[in-house]
This record gives sequence, structure tokens and C-alpha cells, in this order.
Amino acid sequence: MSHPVLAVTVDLVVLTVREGALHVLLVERGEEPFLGRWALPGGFVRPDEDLPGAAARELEEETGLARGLVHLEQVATYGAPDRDPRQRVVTVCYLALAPDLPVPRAGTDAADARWAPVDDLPDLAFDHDVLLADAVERARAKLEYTPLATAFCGEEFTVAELRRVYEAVWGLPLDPRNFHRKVTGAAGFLEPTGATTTRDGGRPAAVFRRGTAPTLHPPLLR
Amino acid sequence: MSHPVLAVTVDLVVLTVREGALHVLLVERGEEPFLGRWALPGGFVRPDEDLPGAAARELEEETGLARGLVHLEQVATYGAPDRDPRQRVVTVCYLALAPDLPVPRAGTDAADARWAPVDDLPDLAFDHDVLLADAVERARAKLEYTPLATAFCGEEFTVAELRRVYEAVWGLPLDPRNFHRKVTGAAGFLEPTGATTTRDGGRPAAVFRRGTAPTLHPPLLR
DNA sequence: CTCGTTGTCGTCGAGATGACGATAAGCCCT
DNA sequence: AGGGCTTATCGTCATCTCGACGACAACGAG
Repeated sequence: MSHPVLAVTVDLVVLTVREGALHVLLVERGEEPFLGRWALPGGFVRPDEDLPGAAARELEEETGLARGLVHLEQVATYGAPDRDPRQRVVTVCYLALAPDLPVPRAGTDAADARWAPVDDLPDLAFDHDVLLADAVERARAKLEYTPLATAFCGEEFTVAELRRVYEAVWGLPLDPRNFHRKVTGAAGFLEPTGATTTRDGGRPAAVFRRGTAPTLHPPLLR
Repeated sequence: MSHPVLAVTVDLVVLTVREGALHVLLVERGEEPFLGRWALPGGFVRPDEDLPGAAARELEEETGLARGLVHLEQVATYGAPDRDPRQRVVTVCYLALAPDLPVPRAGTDAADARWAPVDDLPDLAFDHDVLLADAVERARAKLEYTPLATAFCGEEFTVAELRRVYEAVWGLPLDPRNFHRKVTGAAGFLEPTGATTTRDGGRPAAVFRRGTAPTLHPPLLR
């Protein structure tokens, strides 16, 4: 039996919400191929680490975020023979959701790094446009039936801040009153802190932190 | 930059409905490690083929099913460093849904092959119990909001046959009257052929084939 | 103190849901 | 031929959820 060997990499789709729009972390490639083009951050899986570990390490290297602070989830794996012109590469794509972060620093093998709005993207290297589209669709779908939107918020947040996350990710406006009814009605989604804040102006809003429910009943639909 | 190389395999979770229960295709390993243990069918990805191609080829080798006749979809990728005692192996797991098939033949490197009910399984080799559980959960979830259940039926089927698929996959009984209302009400799910059949006894049932809708509105919920 | 802004609660009709009754249309048996 | 069994299909009804939207509450700005 033959054991053909291939290179395995992990690529990251790191999403955040900035200025009311969904943004993705891109790095400018510092080497061939696609020198100077924007790409998703990523790198080779090391012999001694598993796939989630490789994804967490890359995330840490690119953003400085410690593991455990951001949601990290596998999306899909891409392995067309010609997707990397150098050699056969199989890439496992991970989705990361983070609260609004400072502008990222350039990584070790990246010339530059920035947040790009997902509906105004530059040409991406490799097949990264496909990876990104799949990951964004996954994120949009998961907001419906999981409490994942809280991963975009800080530790504590108001219903309106959570609503702006949904509006940014889905790209459509939501009725504040119906949204309030649904998220406060979904058991285990939000846990009241008792505090209020006026940081958004207007009447003080109740402050929540994320609850413990792994899934939303009933789901929020687009 | 180093390019560590790893072996990449594709494993298959082939599901079907037999005798009212969900079954999975298992092969008995004909070589070490785990000689004689049951495992999911699978094999190495060849240098010139992409991942869906490798999955379709393995499926063809194990079941004799031509590509295109069964639903095939990627589930997840597993790459813990010690999941194969021989060497580092990264496995991309695919889910296949097939109508009831004849008892499969043994493959080239499998000593034997059989259908096993998913809630009465033998000990599986490697981490295949995890792969299987993840794939089954994916299948259960997709029945809710896609017309995927028709992949378990033949070309033409009745509402009752489709209901028995749902009951087998979800493992719970469904009200025939409400089920009938929902599936015939979901736009694009079922397309009437005009024919009827009495193969289930009782009053003749209308025969349908699968419609063109890629998603179910409204979804069928468990 | 009034106005603008934002948060929260209520109401209403339309549609979906689950529980279940009623009828239809075959088969098998005598 | 007809009664009884089986399964298919349609209908009813109370309940729930949803989206659209009105009303009011509680802050800051001027």
C-alpha cells in the first residue's frame, strides 16, 4: 500500500464587527506565490500538534489573542490538486469570531495585516475567496440557532449591541422591539447582570452577559 | 519555511435505512493496526485527485455505486497526532446517503463488509466512533431544513415511505397526518408523478419524486 | 422643561403547529 | 357481494410564533 504524503495547512477566517459592518482579517503575502496579494492568515500544521491547536496557534500569532477568548470552529477542508502552484496542499479552514480588536500587527511571514469589510474585498490569493464565502455563510447560519453572536460582543453587552451584531452579519435591519422580545425570550441565551448603561444614549439599557444554552429555542430567523 | 508532510485519507460514513432503522456501512479490517476490527471504509487520497473525487472513488469501490447516484458531502476533518499508531494521518470524513442497497461486497483491503444499525454498533477502529457520531448528527440536522431525506428513497416514493425515513433517522414516531400536511405543503419538496401505488397495503398512495428546492420552507422540526 | 433619542412592553392579525376526528379507497376473507 | 382491516388523505381546533407597529419610559442636550 502506498502512502502518498501531502502538506497540510490551517487557514483562518477571523471575523469581527467594526463600524456596523462585518470585517475579516487579511494579511498581505510576503513571499511567492501571490507575493503582495491579500490572503487569509494560516500556516502549516506542525508534526506534534492537532488541528484545533494549530488553528489556535496561528490565531495567537496573527492577532495576539490568547486561546479560549475567541470562538474557534472548523468549517471545511479544501484539497484540489492545483490550488497551490508549488505543491499539493490540503487546507483545513477554521472560523474565528472575535470582538472588535485593535488593528492587527503584521505576522512573521506577512508584510502587512488589516481588517477588510466582507462586502468590499480585494482579490484574494489561492482559493481564499471560496474559503471566506463558506465561512461567512457558516457564521450567518449559526447566528440563527446558536448564541454565537455573543462571541462578537465583549463580556457584557446590551440587547441593542447584540442586535447590531446580527444586523452587521446578516446585512439587514431588524425591528428593535421584536428582536428584544425574541432574545430575552430564548431560554438561556442572555443572563441579566442587573446593571444598566447609557453608553448608547437615550434610555438606560439593561446589561447582559451570555447565558449557558448551547442552542437557541426558538431560533432567530433571517 | 519547513513543509512537514502528512498522509491524508478520506473516510466514509455511508448511511441507509433498512427495516425501519438507520444503518451504517462497516468493513472489517484486513490488516494491522486494528486487524479484525470493524471500521469505516476509506483510503488514501491519490496525488492527482481532489477530495470529493477520492470520496466518490472509495464509495464506488466499497459499494459499487456509481458517482452521482448518492448524496455525498464533507462533514469534518480529524487530525490528532496519535489517532493512527503507524504515522501521522489527517482524515477528511464524508457523509453518504444511499437508498437500501444489497449487502455490500468486501473491498480490496477489507476482509468483510456489512450494514450495522447505528444504535447497536461494535467497537470501531481508530476514532471512527467520533467520526460516525458527528456524521449522524449532521444527517439528522439536515433532514430538518433540506430535502435530503429523499436521498434515502428510490427514484419514486410515497409520503409514508418518506415518513419512515424521518422516523428511522430521528428515532421517533411522527404523526402521519401532520407529516403529510407539512411535506406536501413545503414548496418544491415533492413533485407528484400522478401515479399511485398500493405496495404498502391499504388505500393507494400518491407517488412522488424529489422536487427542486434546495432548502425546506418551512422546515420540519424534530 | 421640552425635545430627541433609545429601550421596553403590549396588541393585533396572519400563519404554523400538534392533537386528533372523519372519510376514502384499496385488500383479504368468508 | 359484503364486512372488516389497513393505510392515505382531508379537516378542525386551540395554541403558539411571527412581523408590523403603537405606546410609554427614562435618559441627555439645549
